[in-house]
Amino acid sequence: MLKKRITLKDIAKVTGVHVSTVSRALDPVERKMITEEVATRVRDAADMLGYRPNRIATGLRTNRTMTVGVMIPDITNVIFPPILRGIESVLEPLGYASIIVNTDSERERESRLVNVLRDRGVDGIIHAAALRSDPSIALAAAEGLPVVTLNRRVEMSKIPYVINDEDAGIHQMLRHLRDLGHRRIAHLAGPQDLSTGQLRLAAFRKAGKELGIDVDDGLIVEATHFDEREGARCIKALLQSGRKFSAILSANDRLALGAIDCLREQNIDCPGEISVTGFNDMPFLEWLRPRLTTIRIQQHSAGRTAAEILLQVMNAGSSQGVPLETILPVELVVRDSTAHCRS
Amino acid sequence: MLKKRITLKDIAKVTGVHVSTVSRALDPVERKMITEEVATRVRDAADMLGYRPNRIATGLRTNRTMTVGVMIPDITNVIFPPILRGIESVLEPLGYASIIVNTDSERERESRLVNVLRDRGVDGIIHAAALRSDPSIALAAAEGLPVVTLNRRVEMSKIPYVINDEDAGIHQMLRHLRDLGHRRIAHLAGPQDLSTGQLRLAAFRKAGKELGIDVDDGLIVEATHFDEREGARCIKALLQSGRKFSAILSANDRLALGAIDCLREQNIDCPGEISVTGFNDMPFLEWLRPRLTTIRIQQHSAGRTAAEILLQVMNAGSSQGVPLETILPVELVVRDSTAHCRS
DNA sequence: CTGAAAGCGCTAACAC
DNA sequence: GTGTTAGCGCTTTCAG
Repeated sequence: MLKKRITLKDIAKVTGVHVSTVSRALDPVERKMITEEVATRVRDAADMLGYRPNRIATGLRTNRTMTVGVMIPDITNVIFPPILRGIESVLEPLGYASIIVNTDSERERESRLVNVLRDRGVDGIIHAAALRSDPSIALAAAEGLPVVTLNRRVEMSKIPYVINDEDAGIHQMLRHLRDLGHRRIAHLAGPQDLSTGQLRLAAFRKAGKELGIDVDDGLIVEATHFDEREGARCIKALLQSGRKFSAILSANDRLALGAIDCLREQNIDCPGEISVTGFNDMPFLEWLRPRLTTIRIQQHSAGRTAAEILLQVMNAGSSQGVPLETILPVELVVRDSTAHCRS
Repeated sequence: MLKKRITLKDIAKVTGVHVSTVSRALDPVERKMITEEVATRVRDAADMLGYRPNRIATGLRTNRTMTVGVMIPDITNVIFPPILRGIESVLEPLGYASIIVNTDSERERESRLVNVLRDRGVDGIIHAAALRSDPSIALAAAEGLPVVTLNRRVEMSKIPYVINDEDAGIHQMLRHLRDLGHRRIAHLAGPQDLSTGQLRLAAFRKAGKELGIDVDDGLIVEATHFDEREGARCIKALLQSGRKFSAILSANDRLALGAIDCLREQNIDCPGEISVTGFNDMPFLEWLRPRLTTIRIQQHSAGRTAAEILLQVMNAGSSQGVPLETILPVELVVRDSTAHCRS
């Protein structure tokens, strides 16, 4: 049997004042409007009875649930937990709870989950699994629901977004490879329906021009997912094409790991024969062999920033006056998967 | 500006029937009590207007929020995401959402979070971060809140729990080491205030007796946390003690990784000079060098099972008639961190 | 079978 | 300053 909870009414009965007075006495803001004596009497009674406010009732009345929705592709992808902790670190102290949902990068699932979150009356959504063209979240945002996207960016919308400096990351990495003497450099690109994949490919072409590296379209392979299997599949195909290259610049770490797996299978030494680079610097990279050279993005801080921006939007009531774009700095991390070009 | 949501009242107005009739027409159970014609008319109007039920209001009225709380130590620990997906896989299709909170294994934080979840009116809690003695969750359970613990077990309580077969796991691992010729085997034990740490240490002693391995108390070191740093610290201390041993059976993978790190630092070869084993089989072990021999626990399935049991408790209204103990099978995974004893 | 009415626990005008 | 009143959107008696 569930023990019945203490309500304002119970406290009112005990203290002999009206419920609304109790409500005021317990509200740090309204409290000033009340006699100090009554206020303390009420508060004493409250925590003597073990009163705990019913947030459901408050939510119904105020239309604010103090809950935010967080959408990610998949929590088992190690890149996301630190982001979630970053979000939590700013939202939780303020009394917000978050409902985390996994979209599995499926369009149908994603749009259904947007509705699930709305039904639950979330005050806002941090969307780290948005698609470049994403009607469901765009609609929600257009209808006034505070939304921020993270890592991704929804085109043709006014949704604020927090991303990494993809341009700088790719540029630094390409320069690193060039400085090691590499000239024929393949790009293991990500899915082009995700802004990350698209931006990094564009950055690769741009950096190529800037650094005087000849970008051969035949050395660009597009993965359909950001995972190891796709990384391996793409590189296998590239090797079979017979094209020559001495380095692989991958659009993310998981693709890079897949690539290394594939090379190992073909008895091609990394970094001896082919250098491989990643992007993201996910946890555990330090433990792997060879340790992957990559671009470090600020995972925890990205979560924090997105949460802070969401707060701004929620407080302002709209994304007016909130920075549309936030670009976080990245950093080159050189490890053992890159070496001087020997060919 | 937030577009106002369609409510039952709106549908009532359009269809010309009373709100309560609308409510019934939309409820799959109550629907039978209503003329087919009216029912379909209402439903048509509902999805034409784009009606979405307000779960907050429903929650207030029915005292069921269709939300469960999930407590874990830390989402960045890779062992937990698969568990969460397991939980989600049974709860989400049924319309439940989960609020995930990280306790960071801090007692104060943990008990505060229990209250946070209760304030939000969760229908139940899956607790994967419980302490052996845990008054806050025990109290909540005693007051009638459905609770299940996962991986951990709260002593002196009737809270149903799902754990792994620690006994079998440790036994298999010790036998594996014995079969490789090891006799002086250290145990890198986990924190003894967590049931996992305590059960695995007890299992180690028991298995030692059963297998005729002499358990030397001097070769048992207790970590204060289940992390790499503690693993390294403990093994460093053990090495400095001058005691001889040829294998380390660790209470979990992270401790084992720390141990390997420490050995590497001291230029002791693993598995050449000392074999090291883990427990849990967390993701990524395949990629590490040396690949860790460990005990595989059923992470996803543990989450699923806990969720199923929680459902039983929630539906039954109490843990009466629900299995108190569920033990999931484990499996020995032999990789490269163990080898024949050479000393 | 459907309408009327009450109320979940709380907040926010509006009175006094 | 504090009590009164009126709902937030929904379910669920109770009538009819």
